[in-house]
Amino acid sequence: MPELPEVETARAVIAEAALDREIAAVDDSDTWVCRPLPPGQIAAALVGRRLVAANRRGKTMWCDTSDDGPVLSLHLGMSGRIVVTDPDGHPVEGGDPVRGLSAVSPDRDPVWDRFTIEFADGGVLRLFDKRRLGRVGLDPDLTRLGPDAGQVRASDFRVRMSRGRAPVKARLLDQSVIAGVGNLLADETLWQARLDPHRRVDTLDRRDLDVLLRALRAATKRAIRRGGVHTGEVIAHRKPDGHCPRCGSPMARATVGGRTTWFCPVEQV
DNA sequence: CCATATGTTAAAAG
DNA sequence: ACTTTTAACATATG
Repeated sequence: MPELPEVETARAVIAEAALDREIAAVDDSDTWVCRPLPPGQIAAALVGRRLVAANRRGKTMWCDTSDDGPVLSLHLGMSGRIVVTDPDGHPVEGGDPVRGLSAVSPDRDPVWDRFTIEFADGGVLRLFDKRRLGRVGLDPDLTRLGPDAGQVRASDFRVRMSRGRAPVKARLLDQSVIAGVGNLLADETLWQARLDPHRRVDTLDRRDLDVLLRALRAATKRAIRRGGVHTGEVIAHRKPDGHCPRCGSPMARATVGGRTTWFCPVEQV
């Protein structure tokens, strides 16, 4: 489920529940998720230290470590979640208040744990990721990430968004332009802004770009507050026979930016 | 078996 | 050379 809002929730969970706890052991044996580092390298870097801060830009998280240790980077990929447990093994859930993982969820099956930190107090932090597209590493390179979608300034947004002639949705999804927007948040934002996902960025005027940024900020804040991008107004209508929740027109499906795209062909122009 | 999936990125195409 | 699109990645699910 991870787009910017879900990642922010995961970051907040780490910040509130995983900091300043001594790390006793680390399982970094999944060489796909932890590539290209060899097994044991992340463990060697973390054991004996503590996480001291949890940061995020777009969908990338990183944690500073004590004693001038290296930075731990975490990316949830397409299906990753962060679970932190207290010393009694009880999960400290942030995240989706409606559909959050529960202690008895089948999603708890450890076969899908791709990376685990065991704290000296008995609790753990783990990356749970069925699809295995998440990534864990050390000292991440953030230079190829644009400014966070929730913090980018209007003037910067306009310049970055309007360069070139890609479809506006493809540009929203480009993490080097704006970091954090995924497929669902892009559809929600464009629907709120009443912009056709196909619109080439060079056809957007300043008014369009300001409307788009307002929609992006609102959709992002709302998704964080309500527990995820799937709580967006139009998301439930992204399906065959779905209808625009504003005007009732049948939703249209297309591929834009390489991703399945749903939009209202009447209102989004 | 086929299609689809909330992400990233190397390779190909333009 | 730079920008944009496609394909592939690993895995689960309908």
